[in-house]
Amino acid sequence: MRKPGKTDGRLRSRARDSRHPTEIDVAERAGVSQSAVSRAFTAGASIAAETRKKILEAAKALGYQPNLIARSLTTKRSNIVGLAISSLENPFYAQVVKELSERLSATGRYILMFAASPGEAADPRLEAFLSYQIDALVLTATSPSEALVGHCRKSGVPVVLINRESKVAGVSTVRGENRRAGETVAAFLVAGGHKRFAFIGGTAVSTVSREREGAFSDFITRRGHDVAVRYGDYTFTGAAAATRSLLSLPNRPDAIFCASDFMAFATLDVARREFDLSIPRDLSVVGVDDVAEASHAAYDLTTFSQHPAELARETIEIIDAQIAGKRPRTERREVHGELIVRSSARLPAAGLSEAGSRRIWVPVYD
Amino acid sequence: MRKPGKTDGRLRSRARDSRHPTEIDVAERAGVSQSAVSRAFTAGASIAAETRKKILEAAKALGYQPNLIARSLTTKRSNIVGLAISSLENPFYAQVVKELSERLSATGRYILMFAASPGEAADPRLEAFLSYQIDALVLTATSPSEALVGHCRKSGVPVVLINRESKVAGVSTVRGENRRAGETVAAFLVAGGHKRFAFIGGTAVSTVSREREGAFSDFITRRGHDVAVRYGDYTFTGAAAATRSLLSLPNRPDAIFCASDFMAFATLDVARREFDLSIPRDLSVVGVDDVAEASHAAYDLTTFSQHPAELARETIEIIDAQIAGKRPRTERREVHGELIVRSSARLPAAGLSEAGSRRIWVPVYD
DNA sequence: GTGAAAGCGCTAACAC
DNA sequence: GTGTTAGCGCTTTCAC
Repeated sequence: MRKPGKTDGRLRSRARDSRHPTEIDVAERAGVSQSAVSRAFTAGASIAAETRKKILEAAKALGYQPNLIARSLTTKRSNIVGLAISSLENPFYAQVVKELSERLSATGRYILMFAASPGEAADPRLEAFLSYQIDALVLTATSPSEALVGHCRKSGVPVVLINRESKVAGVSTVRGENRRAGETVAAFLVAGGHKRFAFIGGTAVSTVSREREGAFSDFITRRGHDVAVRYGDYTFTGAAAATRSLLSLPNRPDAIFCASDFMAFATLDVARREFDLSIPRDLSVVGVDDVAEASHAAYDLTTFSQHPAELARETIEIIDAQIAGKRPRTERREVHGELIVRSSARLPAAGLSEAGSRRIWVPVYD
Repeated sequence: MRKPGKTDGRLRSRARDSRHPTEIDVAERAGVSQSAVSRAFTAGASIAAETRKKILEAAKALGYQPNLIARSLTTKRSNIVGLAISSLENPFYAQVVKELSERLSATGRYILMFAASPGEAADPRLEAFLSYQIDALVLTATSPSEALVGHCRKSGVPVVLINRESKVAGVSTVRGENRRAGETVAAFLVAGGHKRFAFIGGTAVSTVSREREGAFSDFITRRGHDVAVRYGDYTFTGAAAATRSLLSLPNRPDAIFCASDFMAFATLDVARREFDLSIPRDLSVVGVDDVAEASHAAYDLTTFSQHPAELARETIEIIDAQIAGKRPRTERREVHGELIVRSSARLPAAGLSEAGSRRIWVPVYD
């Protein structure tokens, strides 16, 4: 009863012309069993080189490609990483997405993308999004709800936040050196002889922004100055409005630290166009990120760098380690940055150094 | 033999604590069959309101979410749209992705993203990418190989190219008004009294770029002028190099038309920083796209607009119509644009009009 | 309106 | 090393 004839149970000949061929079609053509075909496409499966060759030939002739949906159903791994992102219009995050995507596709994985609304509340649609058996969830410039995280924990899906903080347990975070950024910029501006400081943050609730603000303000106030604070909501128009507000103050700031380059561009724009200020003579502006645009002549922004490639690398490392089961669910990583000195802020007398083609500044504490 | 006891065939009680609950768990808890649960989650299925309610309650209590991978396997529709994109660092394309994502998620669909390499050849990894049963494939700023398209045709997956052309049959395209853009900009610059024209295209093989160039050159040469042509590869550094080359010519151009805003920014940067030119006195620069940055004070670029929201809308419309089977596989659409006048190019004497807060220019042919 | 049963295309024991 | 078998979680006839 194991004779070759009795194969029509599963190996029925199907309308070959339509749709994608399946393992069964390949098996038929190669004269092997369906599971042999499966093995031929599984790295490290035990199969004779001969058989494998025969199968691959048949597969090629038929134009067979494994159906990854079906594979995911059984393996419970989709090779898909979910990504929720809120500010793709910010070139920094566009870059992060690009880096993530390129690194993931190097290991045969893809990004399932969700453009989250800018608000803090995680979109309920994200829940449905999880139903795709994603191997991990990365949130960039958005925060997850507790329910969402609970969901992920329960099903063992690692969650990584890029540039966000969350009080919810069970999520990992990858961020720039926020406190060091705030402190370094503060020291830089103080050393540059500024007197009236301002900070434009993302939102009042964003931890990343608060950290930068906290370190910045601490340093400044410890030296006897005040810091005027506004929020730009991480958007261009928001930052423009914040800048207008600051530059209309009776005691106009002579230095503004923006929580992102994207917002700093708005500040430069408004300062020049609407207030006719000369940069950096009348006003110094410093950002965070060092996006490509920051080095363009039009802005030439002094900024504390944060490398998207590093953020992406660390993120994927965390994910992979967690999938392999060798890491706790809650990791916090910081990627290194430095103050890139350009022409949007007055220079201090000391502390400048050349690093390759770039000038960086490190605090000289005395 | 249809009595309630005999349910352990499929309705075995499983380790509830782990993993995601399935329809079977819900069915057990609600005291119905597994298929009833399926119906409860299928819009328009025949099920009693009472039963449905009971099931939804049980589902909620268990935290059940339908497994979309399993659903895709049977329905052969994944609600996933594949997107291959090559230049995410260009804010125009970042915007396109954002628009696509938002519009798709409004109908419960998501984007599976592939960051293609900038080269013309479609990445072989894209083939594997297709195995996710995607409902449609959108290519932005990349071209597909014939094999890829063949694959898609065969399995009935609609293919839409945004801002690319392809000689391969079976793909649809959505683009801006390339010829009108070239012609309008040419007319604008001629009317502005320029004498020495240049064009910076994407690549020599990009049809979109060629169309813009063709229309631009035709108009200019018909008026007895020459057009110096360079290619910037759609990148910032490429365009910067092209600009350097042009501005070093013995007979330096007084007007440069760039095939994208992104490249025009590079041109402005190089002209100002490296050649110390005053814009638009010494040089007029015009782009295409009208990205957000074009309106920033730092650039204030005159440009022919191309609306990402429209491109996304048309793309999805084509996809949906093709999935519904009411459209041919090859459609070509153009989305309307206009010349947005700002300060990066000298103004002609006539033809300007105010449209809301923006100034646009339309050719006055005499 | 509801349940039973078959099957989507694949992987993973399990025999041989 | 290879084939057989039993699912993965869902949709979809088909009876009743």
